[in-house]
Amino acid sequence: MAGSCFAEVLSELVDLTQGERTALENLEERQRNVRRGAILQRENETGGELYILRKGLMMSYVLLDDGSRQILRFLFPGDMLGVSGLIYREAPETLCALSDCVVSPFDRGQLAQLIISHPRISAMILVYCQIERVSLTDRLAALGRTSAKARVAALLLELRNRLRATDKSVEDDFTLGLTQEEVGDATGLTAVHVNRMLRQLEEEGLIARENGRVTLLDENSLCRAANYVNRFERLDLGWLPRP
Amino acid sequence: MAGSCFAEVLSELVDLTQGERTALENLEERQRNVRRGAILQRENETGGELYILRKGLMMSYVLLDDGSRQILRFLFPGDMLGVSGLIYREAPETLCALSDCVVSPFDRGQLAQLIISHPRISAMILVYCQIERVSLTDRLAALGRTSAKARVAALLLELRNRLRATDKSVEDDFTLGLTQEEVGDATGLTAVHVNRMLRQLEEEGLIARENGRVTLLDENSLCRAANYVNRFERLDLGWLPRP
DNA sequence: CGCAAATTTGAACGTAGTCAACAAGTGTGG
DNA sequence: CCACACTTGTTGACTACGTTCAAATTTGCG
Repeated sequence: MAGSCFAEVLSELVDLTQGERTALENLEERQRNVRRGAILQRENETGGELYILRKGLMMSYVLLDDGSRQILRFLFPGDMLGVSGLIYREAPETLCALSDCVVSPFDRGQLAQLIISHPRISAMILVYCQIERVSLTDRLAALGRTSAKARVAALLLELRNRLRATDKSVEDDFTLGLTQEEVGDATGLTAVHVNRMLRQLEEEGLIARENGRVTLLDENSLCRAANYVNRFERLDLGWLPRP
Repeated sequence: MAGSCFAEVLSELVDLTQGERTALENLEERQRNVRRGAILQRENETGGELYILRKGLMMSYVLLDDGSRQILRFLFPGDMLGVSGLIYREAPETLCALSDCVVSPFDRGQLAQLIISHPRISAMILVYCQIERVSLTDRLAALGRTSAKARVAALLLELRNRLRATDKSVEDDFTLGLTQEEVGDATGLTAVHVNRMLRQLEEEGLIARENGRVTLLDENSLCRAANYVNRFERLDLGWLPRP
Protein backbone atom coordinates (compact mmCIF):
# COMPACT_ATOMS: atom_id res chain seq x y z
CA MET A 1 0.00 0.00 0.00
CA ALA A 2 1.61 3.23 -1.14
CA GLY A 3 0.86 6.87 -0.37
CA SER A 4 0.26 8.62 2.91
CA CYS A 5 -2.98 8.28 4.84
CA PHE A 6 -2.16 11.39 6.76
CA ALA A 7 -1.70 13.26 3.50
CA GLU A 8 -5.11 12.05 2.36
CA VAL A 9 -6.69 13.46 5.48
CA LEU A 10 -4.85 16.76 5.16
CA SER A 11 -5.75 17.13 1.52
CA GLU A 12 -9.38 17.36 2.61
CA LEU A 13 -8.35 20.73 3.98
CA VAL A 14 -5.88 22.11 1.43
CA ASP A 15 -4.19 21.20 -1.84
CA LEU A 16 -0.85 19.71 -0.89
CA THR A 17 2.26 20.43 -2.95
CA GLN A 18 4.34 17.59 -4.30
CA GLY A 19 7.06 18.44 -1.78
CA GLU A 20 4.61 18.23 1.08
CA ARG A 21 3.28 14.89 -0.14
CA THR A 22 6.76 13.45 -0.33
CA ALA A 23 7.58 14.66 3.17
CA LEU A 24 4.41 13.06 4.52
CA GLU A 25 5.13 9.80 2.72
CA ASN A 26 8.39 9.62 4.66
CA LEU A 27 6.40 9.34 7.88
CA GLU A 28 4.66 6.26 6.50
CA GLU A 29 7.59 4.44 4.96
CA ARG A 30 7.41 1.59 7.43
CA GLN A 31 4.32 -0.46 8.22
CA ARG A 32 3.32 -2.75 11.03
CA ASN A 33 0.31 -5.02 11.41
CA VAL A 34 -1.55 -4.97 14.70
CA ARG A 35 -3.96 -7.77 15.53
CA ARG A 36 -7.38 -7.13 16.97
CA GLY A 37 -7.02 -6.82 20.72
CA ALA A 38 -3.28 -6.18 20.55
CA ILE A 39 -1.77 -3.31 22.49
CA LEU A 40 0.45 -0.92 20.58
CA GLN A 41 1.45 1.18 23.55
CA ARG A 42 0.81 0.56 27.22
CA GLU A 43 0.12 3.24 29.82
CA ASN A 44 3.23 4.12 31.88
CA GLU A 45 5.56 2.24 29.57
CA THR A 46 8.26 3.98 27.60
CA GLY A 47 8.83 3.68 23.90
CA GLY A 48 7.66 7.01 22.67
CA GLU A 49 7.10 6.01 19.08
CA LEU A 50 4.47 7.88 17.13
CA TYR A 51 2.22 6.31 14.53
CA ILE A 52 -0.10 7.06 11.69
CA LEU A 53 -3.05 4.69 11.63
CA ARG A 54 -3.41 3.43 8.07
CA LYS A 55 -6.17 0.87 8.43
CA GLY A 56 -8.59 -0.35 11.08
CA LEU A 57 -10.08 1.01 14.28
CA MET A 58 -8.18 1.61 17.51
CA MET A 59 -8.87 3.22 20.87
CA SER A 60 -6.89 4.95 23.56
CA TYR A 61 -7.81 4.49 27.21
CA VAL A 62 -6.61 4.82 30.78
CA LEU A 63 -7.13 2.41 33.66
CA LEU A 64 -7.88 3.86 37.08
CA ASP A 65 -6.65 2.13 40.18
CA ASP A 66 -10.06 0.76 41.06
CA GLY A 67 -9.80 -1.18 37.82
CA SER A 68 -12.29 0.91 35.87
CA ARG A 69 -11.43 2.08 32.38
CA GLN A 70 -12.06 5.34 30.58
CA ILE A 71 -11.82 5.24 26.81
CA LEU A 72 -10.44 8.59 25.76
CA ARG A 73 -10.74 8.42 22.03
CA PHE A 74 -11.43 6.20 19.04
CA LEU A 75 -8.82 6.35 16.31
CA PHE A 76 -9.49 6.16 12.59
CA PRO A 77 -7.33 5.83 9.49
CA GLY A 78 -5.24 8.94 8.95
CA ASP A 79 -5.12 9.76 12.67
CA MET A 80 -1.79 10.37 14.36
CA LEU A 81 -1.36 8.16 17.43
CA GLY A 82 0.82 8.30 20.46
CA VAL A 83 1.57 11.99 20.09
CA SER A 84 1.89 12.21 23.87
CA GLY A 85 5.13 10.26 23.38
CA LEU A 86 6.36 13.57 22.06
CA ILE A 87 6.35 15.09 25.54
CA TYR A 88 6.39 12.30 28.12
CA ARG A 89 8.78 9.41 28.49
CA GLU A 90 6.01 7.31 29.98
CA ALA A 91 2.86 7.07 27.95
CA PRO A 92 -0.19 8.55 29.69
CA GLU A 93 -2.59 6.27 27.80
CA THR A 94 -2.88 2.80 26.29
CA LEU A 95 -3.37 2.26 22.56
CA CYS A 96 -5.32 -0.86 21.66
CA ALA A 97 -6.59 -2.24 18.34
CA LEU A 98 -10.34 -2.81 18.09
CA SER A 99 -9.95 -4.50 14.70
CA ASP A 100 -6.98 -5.79 12.75
CA CYS A 101 -5.00 -2.66 11.97
CA VAL A 102 -2.03 -1.37 10.01
CA VAL A 103 0.08 1.43 11.48
CA SER A 104 3.15 3.31 10.30
CA PRO A 105 5.59 4.06 13.13
CA PHE A 106 7.87 7.08 13.02
CA ASP A 107 9.96 8.92 15.57
CA ARG A 108 10.05 12.33 17.12
CA GLY A 109 13.06 13.40 15.07
CA GLN A 110 11.12 12.86 11.88
CA LEU A 111 8.36 15.09 13.16
CA ALA A 112 10.87 17.75 14.19
CA GLN A 113 12.32 17.62 10.69
CA LEU A 114 8.87 17.99 9.17
CA ILE A 115 8.13 21.03 11.32
CA ILE A 116 11.35 22.71 10.23
CA SER A 117 11.03 22.03 6.53
CA HIS A 118 7.27 22.36 6.05
CA PRO A 119 5.72 25.16 8.10
CA ARG A 120 2.34 24.72 6.47
CA ILE A 121 2.18 21.09 7.53
CA SER A 122 3.25 22.21 10.96
CA ALA A 123 0.29 24.59 10.99
CA MET A 124 -2.06 21.86 9.80
CA ILE A 125 -0.91 19.56 12.58
CA LEU A 126 -1.79 22.37 14.95
CA VAL A 127 -5.20 22.59 13.27
CA TYR A 128 -5.77 18.89 13.88
CA CYS A 129 -4.72 19.26 17.50
CA GLN A 130 -7.35 21.92 17.90
CA ILE A 131 -10.08 19.82 16.32
CA GLU A 132 -9.11 17.06 18.70
CA ARG A 133 -9.08 19.44 21.63
CA VAL A 134 -12.54 20.81 20.83
CA SER A 135 -13.89 17.28 20.36
CA LEU A 136 -12.51 16.40 23.77
CA THR A 137 -14.21 19.41 25.34
CA ASP A 138 -17.47 18.32 23.71
CA ARG A 139 -17.11 14.95 25.36
CA LEU A 140 -16.15 16.60 28.65
CA ALA A 141 -19.39 18.59 28.54
CA ALA A 142 -21.27 15.42 27.64
CA LEU A 143 -19.88 13.48 30.61
CA GLY A 144 -20.28 16.38 32.98
CA ARG A 145 -23.68 17.65 32.04
CA THR A 146 -25.72 15.34 29.84
CA SER A 147 -27.88 12.27 30.43
CA ALA A 148 -26.86 8.71 29.71
CA LYS A 149 -29.10 8.62 26.65
CA ALA A 150 -27.55 11.76 25.20
CA ARG A 151 -24.03 10.38 25.66
CA VAL A 152 -24.82 7.15 23.90
CA ALA A 153 -26.52 9.02 21.07
CA ALA A 154 -23.51 11.32 20.72
CA LEU A 155 -21.17 8.36 20.50
CA LEU A 156 -23.25 6.77 17.74
CA LEU A 157 -23.24 9.99 15.73
CA GLU A 158 -19.53 10.50 16.22
CA LEU A 159 -18.70 6.94 15.14
CA ARG A 160 -20.87 7.14 12.04
CA ASN A 161 -19.38 10.49 10.99
CA ARG A 162 -15.82 9.38 11.49
CA LEU A 163 -16.40 6.10 9.68
CA ARG A 164 -17.93 8.03 6.80
CA ALA A 165 -14.89 10.30 6.61
CA THR A 166 -12.75 7.37 5.52
CA ASP A 167 -15.42 5.34 3.76
CA LYS A 168 -17.79 7.53 1.76
CA SER A 169 -20.13 4.58 1.25
CA VAL A 170 -21.19 4.66 4.91
CA GLU A 171 -24.71 6.05 5.16
CA ASP A 172 -27.09 5.86 8.08
CA ASP A 173 -26.27 2.31 9.04
CA PHE A 174 -22.94 0.86 10.11
CA THR A 175 -21.47 -1.92 12.21
CA LEU A 176 -20.77 -0.68 15.71
CA GLY A 177 -17.56 -2.66 16.12
CA LEU A 178 -17.72 -2.05 19.86
CA THR A 179 -19.11 -4.07 22.72
CA GLN A 180 -21.61 -2.38 24.97
CA GLU A 181 -18.94 -2.46 27.66
CA GLU A 182 -16.69 -0.41 25.41
CA VAL A 183 -19.49 2.03 24.70
CA GLY A 184 -19.91 2.32 28.45
CA ASP A 185 -16.23 2.91 29.07
CA ALA A 186 -16.27 5.66 26.47
CA THR A 187 -19.38 7.37 27.83
CA GLY A 188 -18.76 6.91 31.54
CA LEU A 189 -21.59 4.41 31.95
CA THR A 190 -21.94 0.72 32.80
CA ALA A 191 -22.52 -1.85 30.09
CA VAL A 192 -25.89 -2.65 31.63
CA HIS A 193 -27.04 0.92 31.41
CA VAL A 194 -25.74 1.30 27.86
CA ASN A 195 -27.93 -1.65 26.95
CA ARG A 196 -30.95 0.05 28.45
CA MET A 197 -30.21 3.31 26.66
CA LEU A 198 -29.79 1.57 23.29
CA ARG A 199 -33.09 -0.16 23.84
CA GLN A 200 -34.71 3.15 24.72
CA LEU A 201 -33.31 4.87 21.63
CA GLU A 202 -34.67 1.96 19.65
CA GLU A 203 -38.13 2.12 21.26
CA GLU A 204 -38.27 5.84 20.52
CA GLY A 205 -37.59 5.13 16.88
CA LEU A 206 -34.30 7.04 16.80
CA ILE A 207 -32.19 4.01 15.89
CA ALA A 208 -32.64 0.42 14.77
CA ARG A 209 -30.40 -2.53 15.57
CA GLU A 210 -29.79 -5.95 14.13
CA ASN A 211 -26.88 -8.26 14.83
CA GLY A 212 -24.26 -5.62 15.51
CA ARG A 213 -25.39 -3.11 12.92
CA VAL A 214 -26.91 0.18 13.96
CA THR A 215 -29.10 2.36 11.78
CA LEU A 216 -29.65 6.01 12.58
CA LEU A 217 -33.35 6.47 11.80
CA ASP A 218 -33.79 10.07 12.83
CA GLU A 219 -30.51 11.89 12.66
CA ASN A 220 -31.91 15.32 13.48
CA SER A 221 -33.61 14.16 16.66
CA LEU A 222 -30.48 12.29 17.62
CA CYS A 223 -28.30 15.36 17.13
CA ARG A 224 -30.65 17.43 19.22
CA ALA A 225 -30.91 14.79 21.94
CA ALA A 226 -27.13 14.45 21.96
CA ASN A 227 -26.11 18.08 21.63
CA TYR A 228 -23.83 16.84 18.93
CA VAL A 229 -21.66 18.97 16.63
CA ASN A 230 -19.40 17.52 13.95
CA ARG A 231 -16.13 19.32 14.60
CA PHE A 232 -14.60 18.32 11.31
CA GLU A 233 -17.06 20.55 9.48
CA ARG A 234 -17.22 24.30 9.01
CA LEU A 235 -13.50 24.82 9.32
CA ASP A 236 -12.05 28.19 8.39
CA LEU A 237 -8.44 27.84 7.32
CA GLY A 238 -7.84 30.91 5.16
CA TRP A 239 -5.02 32.00 7.43
CA LEU A 240 -2.77 29.01 6.71
CA PRO A 241 0.65 30.08 5.44
CA ARG A 242 1.43 29.71 1.74
CA PRO A 243 3.24 26.42 0.99
CA MET B 1 4.43 45.94 31.59
CA ALA B 2 7.04 44.80 29.09
CA GLY B 3 8.21 41.35 28.00
CA SER B 4 6.21 38.32 26.90
CA CYS B 5 4.30 36.15 29.35
CA PHE B 6 4.18 33.39 26.82
CA ALA B 7 7.98 33.60 26.48
CA GLU B 8 8.29 33.29 30.25
CA VAL B 9 6.24 30.12 30.20
CA LEU B 10 8.20 28.67 27.30
CA SER B 11 11.52 29.49 28.87
CA GLU B 12 10.64 27.05 31.64
CA LEU B 13 11.14 24.43 28.94
CA VAL B 14 14.08 25.70 26.89
CA ASP B 15 16.50 28.61 26.67
CA LEU B 16 15.02 31.01 24.16
CA THR B 17 17.20 32.88 21.71
CA GLN B 18 16.98 36.65 21.46
CA GLY B 19 15.28 36.30 18.08
CA GLU B 20 12.64 34.02 19.53
CA ARG B 21 12.02 36.40 22.42
CA THR B 22 11.53 39.31 20.07
CA ALA B 23 9.11 37.31 17.93
CA LEU B 24 7.08 36.37 20.99
CA GLU B 25 7.03 39.96 22.21
CA ASN B 26 5.32 40.89 18.97
CA LEU B 27 2.35 38.76 19.97
CA GLU B 28 1.99 40.79 23.14
CA GLU B 29 2.48 44.30 21.79
CA ARG B 30 -1.09 45.30 22.49
CA GLN B 31 -2.85 44.98 25.82
CA ARG B 32 -6.45 45.02 26.92
CA ASN B 33 -7.95 45.08 30.40
CA VAL B 34 -10.81 42.71 31.14
CA ARG B 35 -12.97 43.29 34.20
CA ARG B 36 -13.95 40.49 36.52
CA GLY B 37 -17.06 38.85 35.11
CA ALA B 38 -16.52 40.30 31.63
CA ILE B 39 -16.75 38.04 28.61
CA LEU B 40 -13.87 38.16 26.16
CA GLN B 41 -15.40 35.80 23.64
CA ARG B 42 -18.90 34.41 23.49
CA GLU B 43 -19.83 30.94 22.26
CA ASN B 44 -21.13 30.93 18.66
CA GLU B 45 -20.02 34.50 18.03
CA THR B 46 -17.40 35.36 15.46
CA GLY B 47 -14.32 37.43 16.09
CA GLY B 48 -11.63 34.86 15.99
CA GLU B 49 -9.01 36.86 17.84
CA LEU B 50 -6.43 34.96 19.85
CA TYR B 51 -4.99 36.12 23.13
CA ILE B 52 -2.21 35.62 25.58
CA LEU B 53 -3.38 35.96 29.15
CA ARG B 54 -0.93 38.24 30.93
CA LYS B 55 -2.55 38.66 34.32
CA GLY B 56 -5.50 37.24 36.25
CA LEU B 57 -7.64 34.11 36.12
CA MET B 58 -10.09 33.26 33.38
CA MET B 59 -12.22 30.27 32.42
CA SER B 60 -13.69 28.80 29.28
CA TYR B 61 -17.08 27.15 29.31
CA VAL B 62 -19.99 25.99 27.20
CA LEU B 63 -23.71 26.35 27.91
CA LEU B 64 -25.98 23.43 27.04
CA ASP B 65 -29.50 24.02 25.90
CA ASP B 66 -31.02 22.99 29.20
CA GLY B 67 -29.15 25.95 30.66
CA SER B 68 -26.47 23.96 32.43
CA ARG B 69 -22.84 24.98 32.11
CA GLN B 70 -19.67 22.97 31.74
CA ILE B 71 -16.46 24.75 32.58
CA LEU B 72 -13.83 23.36 30.22
CA ARG B 73 -10.69 24.92 31.55
CA PHE B 74 -9.21 27.50 33.84
CA LEU B 75 -6.73 29.85 32.25
CA PHE B 76 -3.62 31.24 33.87
CA PRO B 77 -1.04 33.89 32.94
CA GLY B 78 1.02 32.79 29.97
CA ASP B 79 -1.80 30.66 28.54
CA MET B 80 -2.91 31.12 24.96
CA LEU B 81 -6.66 31.71 24.72
CA GLY B 82 -9.20 31.42 21.97
CA VAL B 83 -7.02 29.15 19.84
CA SER B 84 -10.18 27.54 18.49
CA GLY B 85 -10.67 30.84 16.65
CA LEU B 86 -7.86 29.50 14.51
CA ILE B 87 -10.11 26.89 12.96
CA TYR B 88 -13.75 27.92 13.45
CA ARG B 89 -15.45 31.14 12.50
CA GLU B 90 -17.84 30.72 15.40
CA ALA B 91 -16.24 30.20 18.77
CA PRO B 92 -17.07 26.81 20.34
CA GLU B 93 -16.62 28.14 23.86
CA THR B 94 -17.03 31.26 25.97
CA LEU B 95 -14.08 33.02 27.61
CA CYS B 96 -14.88 34.78 30.86
CA ALA B 97 -12.70 36.60 33.40
CA LEU B 98 -12.84 35.27 36.96
CA SER B 99 -10.73 38.17 38.23
CA ASP B 100 -9.62 41.46 36.71
CA CYS B 101 -7.36 40.41 33.87
CA VAL B 102 -4.95 41.74 31.27
CA VAL B 103 -4.82 40.06 27.86
CA SER B 104 -2.80 40.66 24.71
CA PRO B 105 -4.84 40.10 21.55
CA PHE B 106 -3.21 38.99 18.31
CA ASP B 107 -4.47 37.58 15.06
CA ARG B 108 -4.11 34.37 13.11
CA GLY B 109 -1.76 35.93 10.59
CA GLN B 110 0.72 36.73 13.34
CA LEU B 111 0.67 33.13 14.45
CA ALA B 112 1.13 31.92 10.86
CA GLN B 113 4.13 34.23 10.59
CA LEU B 114 5.57 32.89 13.83
CA ILE B 115 5.19 29.30 12.63
CA ILE B 116 7.04 30.09 9.40
CA SER B 117 9.91 32.00 10.92
CA HIS B 118 10.43 30.09 14.18
CA PRO B 119 10.01 26.32 13.80
CA ARG B 120 11.14 25.67 17.34
CA ILE B 121 8.41 27.91 18.75
CA SER B 122 6.01 26.13 16.46
CA ALA B 123 7.11 22.84 18.01
CA MET B 124 6.75 24.24 21.51
CA ILE B 125 3.22 25.38 20.77
CA LEU B 126 2.54 21.81 19.72
CA VAL B 127 4.04 20.65 23.01
CA TYR B 128 1.68 22.92 24.92
CA CYS B 129 -1.28 21.63 22.91
CA GLN B 130 -0.34 18.14 23.95
CA ILE B 131 -0.07 19.04 27.62
CA GLU B 132 -3.48 20.61 27.35
CA ARG B 133 -4.83 17.58 25.55
CA VAL B 134 -3.53 15.15 28.17
CA SER B 135 -4.90 17.35 30.96
CA LEU B 136 -8.27 17.25 29.24
CA THR B 137 -8.16 13.47 29.03
CA ASP B 138 -7.34 13.37 32.75
CA ARG B 139 -10.46 15.39 33.42
CA LEU B 140 -12.46 13.23 31.04
CA ALA B 141 -11.45 10.16 33.02
CA ALA B 142 -12.28 12.00 36.24
CA LEU B 143 -15.79 12.91 35.09
CA GLY B 144 -16.43 9.51 33.57
CA ARG B 145 -15.04 7.25 36.23
CA THR B 146 -14.31 8.90 39.58
CA SER B 147 -16.38 9.91 42.58
CA ALA B 148 -17.52 13.42 43.39
CA LYS B 149 -14.96 13.67 46.17
CA ALA B 150 -12.11 12.67 43.88
CA ARG B 151 -13.11 15.27 41.30
CA VAL B 152 -13.21 18.07 43.81
CA ALA B 153 -9.86 17.01 45.24
CA ALA B 154 -8.36 16.91 41.75
CA LEU B 155 -9.60 20.41 41.02
CA LEU B 156 -8.04 21.76 44.21
CA LEU B 157 -4.69 20.17 43.38
CA GLU B 158 -4.79 21.42 39.81
CA LEU B 159 -5.60 24.97 40.87
CA ARG B 160 -2.85 25.06 43.47
CA ASN B 161 -0.26 23.73 41.04
CA ARG B 162 -1.17 26.11 38.28
CA LEU B 163 -1.23 29.07 40.66
CA ARG B 164 2.19 28.07 41.93
CA ALA B 165 3.54 27.95 38.40
CA THR B 166 3.09 31.70 38.05
CA ASP B 167 3.56 32.65 41.69
CA LYS B 168 6.34 30.66 43.35
CA SER B 169 5.28 31.95 46.77
CA VAL B 170 2.11 29.80 46.68
CA GLU B 171 2.52 26.91 49.10
CA ASP B 172 -0.16 24.62 50.48
CA ASP B 173 -2.75 27.32 50.99
CA PHE B 174 -4.33 29.61 48.43
CA THR B 175 -7.52 31.56 47.78
CA LEU B 176 -9.91 29.49 45.74
CA GLY B 177 -11.19 32.41 43.68
CA LEU B 178 -14.15 30.29 42.60
CA THR B 179 -17.67 29.92 43.91
CA GLN B 180 -18.84 26.43 44.75
CA GLU B 181 -21.17 26.69 41.79
CA GLU B 182 -18.14 27.22 39.55
CA VAL B 183 -16.37 24.27 41.13
CA GLY B 184 -19.49 22.26 40.39
CA ASP B 185 -19.65 23.38 36.78
CA ALA B 186 -16.03 22.37 36.34
CA THR B 187 -16.42 18.97 37.97
CA GLY B 188 -19.85 18.05 36.65
CA LEU B 189 -21.52 18.34 40.06
CA THR B 190 -24.10 20.60 41.69
CA ALA B 191 -23.03 23.42 43.99
CA VAL B 192 -24.82 21.69 46.85
CA HIS B 193 -22.87 18.51 46.42
CA VAL B 194 -19.58 20.37 46.04
CA ASN B 195 -20.29 21.91 49.40
CA ARG B 196 -20.81 18.49 50.96
CA MET B 197 -17.62 17.14 49.38
CA LEU B 198 -15.55 20.07 50.63
CA ARG B 199 -16.93 19.52 54.09
CA GLN B 200 -16.11 15.84 53.88
CA LEU B 201 -12.54 16.54 52.74
CA GLU B 202 -12.28 18.93 55.67
CA GLU B 203 -13.67 16.41 58.18
CA GLU B 204 -11.20 13.82 56.95
CA GLY B 205 -8.35 16.23 57.59
CA LEU B 206 -7.28 16.47 53.96
CA ILE B 207 -7.96 20.19 53.64
CA ALA B 208 -8.78 23.17 55.83
CA ARG B 209 -10.88 26.16 54.90
CA GLU B 210 -11.34 29.69 56.20
CA ASN B 211 -13.06 32.57 54.43
CA GLY B 212 -12.29 31.53 50.89
CA ARG B 213 -8.78 30.22 51.52
CA VAL B 214 -8.08 26.52 51.16
CA THR B 215 -5.15 24.70 52.74
CA LEU B 216 -4.03 21.34 51.46
CA LEU B 217 -3.20 19.49 54.67
CA ASP B 218 -2.33 16.09 53.27
CA GLU B 219 -1.22 16.43 49.70
CA ASN B 220 -0.25 12.79 49.26
CA SER B 221 -3.62 11.47 50.40
CA LEU B 222 -5.34 14.04 48.21
CA CYS B 223 -3.33 12.99 45.16
CA ARG B 224 -4.17 9.38 45.78
CA ALA B 225 -7.85 10.10 46.39
CA ALA B 226 -7.95 12.22 43.24
CA ASN B 227 -5.83 10.11 40.94
CA TYR B 228 -4.05 13.33 40.17
CA VAL B 229 -0.93 13.77 37.99
CA ASN B 230 0.70 17.12 37.32
CA ARG B 231 1.08 17.11 33.55
CA PHE B 232 3.48 20.05 33.50
CA GLU B 233 6.12 17.90 35.17
CA ARG B 234 8.37 15.18 33.84
CA LEU B 235 8.44 16.49 30.30
CA ASP B 236 10.95 15.08 27.85
CA LEU B 237 11.77 17.60 25.16
CA GLY B 238 15.18 16.50 23.90
CA TRP B 239 13.81 16.10 20.39
CA LEU B 240 12.97 19.78 19.91
CA PRO B 241 14.67 21.21 16.80
CA ARG B 242 17.69 23.47 17.26
CA PRO B 243 16.73 27.17 17.24
C1' DC C 1 -26.45 49.27 57.20
C1' DG C 2 -29.01 46.64 53.87
C1' DC C 3 -29.29 43.84 50.00
C1' DA C 4 -27.78 40.21 46.95
C1' DA C 5 -24.85 36.49 46.37
C1' DA C 6 -22.84 32.51 48.27
C1' DT C 7 -22.74 28.90 51.61
C1' DT C 8 -24.79 25.47 54.49
C1' DT C 9 -28.04 21.98 55.87
C1' DG C 10 -31.98 18.72 55.65
C1' DA C 11 -35.31 15.74 53.29
C1' DA C 12 -37.16 13.48 49.31
C1' DC C 13 -36.24 11.88 44.85
C1' DG C 14 -34.28 9.82 40.61
C1' DT C 15 -30.71 8.38 37.48
C1' DA C 16 -27.48 5.27 36.95
C1' DG C 17 -24.89 1.43 39.36
C1' DT C 18 -24.70 -3.23 41.30
C1' DC C 19 -25.77 -7.90 41.52
C1' DA C 20 -27.60 -11.88 39.61
C1' DA C 21 -29.43 -14.98 36.34
C1' DC C 22 -30.22 -16.33 31.80
C1' DA C 23 -29.93 -16.21 26.67
C1' DA C 24 -27.48 -15.84 22.55
C1' DG C 25 -23.54 -15.81 20.06
C1' DT C 26 -18.57 -17.09 18.99
C1' DG C 27 -14.75 -19.60 18.75
C1' DT C 28 -11.85 -23.77 19.88
C1' DG C 29 -10.37 -28.25 20.35
C1' DG C 30 -11.57 -32.96 20.58
C1' DC D 1 -19.26 -31.67 13.54
C1' DC D 2 -20.33 -31.25 17.93
C1' DA D 3 -19.36 -30.07 22.83
C1' DC D 4 -17.72 -26.89 25.82
C1' DA D 5 -16.05 -22.60 27.43
C1' DC D 6 -16.25 -17.90 27.20
C1' DT D 7 -17.69 -13.54 25.82
C1' DT D 8 -21.49 -10.54 24.95
C1' DG D 9 -26.13 -9.09 25.39
C1' DT D 10 -30.55 -8.81 28.01
C1' DT D 11 -33.59 -8.28 31.86
C1' DG D 12 -35.21 -7.66 36.73
C1' DA D 13 -34.73 -6.31 41.55
C1' DC D 14 -32.43 -3.59 44.67
C1' DT D 15 -29.09 0.07 46.01
C1' DA D 16 -26.64 4.35 46.27
C1' DC D 17 -24.60 8.50 44.77
C1' DG D 18 -25.63 12.71 43.55
C1' DT D 19 -29.69 15.95 42.42
C1' DT D 20 -33.49 18.77 43.52
C1' DC D 21 -35.99 21.70 46.29
C1' DA D 22 -36.39 24.52 50.15
C1' DA D 23 -35.04 27.25 53.89
C1' DA D 24 -31.71 29.24 57.05
C1' DT D 25 -27.32 31.46 57.63
C1' DT D 26 -23.21 33.78 56.41
C1' DT D 27 -20.48 36.67 53.58
C1' DG D 28 -19.35 40.33 50.73
C1' DC D 29 -20.21 44.61 48.81
C1' DG D 30 -22.37 49.25 47.47
